[in-house]
Order: sequence, then structure tokens, then C-alpha cells
Amino acid sequence: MRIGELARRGGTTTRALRYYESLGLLPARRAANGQREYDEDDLRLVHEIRSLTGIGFALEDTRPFVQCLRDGHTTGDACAASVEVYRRKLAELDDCITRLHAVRDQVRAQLEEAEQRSRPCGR
Amino acid sequence: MRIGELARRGGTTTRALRYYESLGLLPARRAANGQREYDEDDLRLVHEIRSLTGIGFALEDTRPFVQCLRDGHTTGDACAASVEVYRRKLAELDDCITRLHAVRDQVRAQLEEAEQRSRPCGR
DNA sequence: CTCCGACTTGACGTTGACGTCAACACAAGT
DNA sequence: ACTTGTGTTGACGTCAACGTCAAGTCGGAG
Repeated sequence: MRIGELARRGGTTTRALRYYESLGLLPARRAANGQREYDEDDLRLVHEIRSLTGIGFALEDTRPFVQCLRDGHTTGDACAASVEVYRRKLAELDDCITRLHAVRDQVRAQLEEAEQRSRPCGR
Repeated sequence: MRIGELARRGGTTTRALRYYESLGLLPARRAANGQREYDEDDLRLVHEIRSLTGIGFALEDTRPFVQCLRDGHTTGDACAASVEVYRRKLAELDDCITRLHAVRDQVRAQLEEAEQRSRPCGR
């Protein structure tokens, strides 16, 4: 199939697919006239990339998963490198959540304090 | 004082201060020779800006706080517009935290599933 | 033949908060 | 006088993940 069909079926755009190719993430064969040619395996890769980035993974983080599929594994997270990305991302998320909690509490305290000052006595 | 001193005492850089000026966030008087001249009140504004952006507020969000101080209030959050920013940010944070929780749980589930597959039977 | 849709490459735009560099002027210290 | 430090403006670079536009090519339908 050509790039337009892959984009449609993969739930993305032709621009994104060309971008992935420019990163070496999704290389494409070329037809005689220069047009990109993809197959069902490529569609699988696109789905893998999109589902991961949809969750919040960076494009670079999807590389091990794509490579894993390309190596013949049935899932992208069957390889150690992919699992490692999972772990790293999990730690990042926990860290981020912790920090956001702290910030939220800080903002909430500031807000309450400001409201306190605006009506000093009861009411 | 001049821009270098303000940057040092405000915990930032001269580039940042010029940038703030370009946004109209921190206008500066000029000396006869064209150099920017600041006073202690400006330092106060810089501290306000930095402490807010340090928490995660966008520069534009600090504008009401800075204006509030410039209007003579003792704190930057004494004005309604500032409090409104607090509220908005608080809602944003809650929303962000909720989404991150969902993502984290999703990633954790994926990770556990992947580990399950790597050692199918006990152990 | 003409028209349309899909394809190609290349270049620039977007968002935020500056960093970095160039090329120059002015101030202070020795 | 010379050097060093600090100041000025202006322009371009950074990061991510593409969007948008331009100008042209290719294939098939009518």
C-alpha cells in the first residue's frame, strides 16, 4: 500500500509517516516511480508507535518496541529494551505525579491564604 | 542597580530580564547612557516572577501578580485576577494529575503483563 | 486532453522561555 | 593607555512532533 492508505489505516497523517522515516523509525521501500511502498507489517509498526505515543511516550522511546516487532516478536514489549523503557517511564511518571502533588498543595495553600486575607474576620 | 546585579540578586540571567522587558512584563527606566536602571521594587518583581515560574506557572500567568505588586499591594496574590490564576492552575493541576495516574496505571499493567510473559510458569 | 487526487521534496511555522553569538560602546581599575 | 567587565541591540538556535505551503510529478477516469 502507499503512504495515504497507511496513514488512514494507522490513524495518522502522511506528514507524520514521512517524519518517522526521516528519523529512521519507519523506513520505506520505494516503488519504481519513487513512491513509498508499505505492507501489513508496517501497519503493525505504525499501530505500535501510535499507541505508545498516544499514552505519552516520546517517539524515541518507541524505537525499542518497533525494533522488537521487526525482530519477529509477536509483541513490541517482548524485548528487554522495551521493558526497560516501561520501567523508566513508570519512574518518570511517579516522579512527575509526586512533584505535581506538591505543587498543587502549595498552590492550594497560597490560594487559601489569599482568600483568608481578603475576608479577615468571620464570614 | 543595573541589569547584571538584578540578574544575580534575582537568581536569573540578563537575557531573561531583557526577555521579560520585551514582553512588557518588566519595563526598565534608562540611564542617560541608555543602560537599564532598576531599583529594589524591581527586584521584588523579579522574585515574584521567578518563584511563580519556578512552581510551574507560565510567564503570562505571572502578569497579574506583577501588576498587583506594582499597584502597591504587599503581596502579588492580593488581587482578584491573581487569585483567579491560582484557581485555574489548581484545576489544571488536578486534571493533569488525574490523567497521569491513569497513564501510570496503564503502563504498570503493561509492564506486569510483559514480565508475566517472560517467565510464564511460577517463580 | 483535461482534470483530480495522491504522491514527491523542501522549506518554513508553531509553542515557551530563554541560550548563544556578533559587534559594538561605555565604565572602572591599574 | 590598556585591559577587563558590563552594558547595548539584533538575529538566530534549541526542543518535539509534526502542520502548512509551494511547486512539481504520476496514475487513472471521463
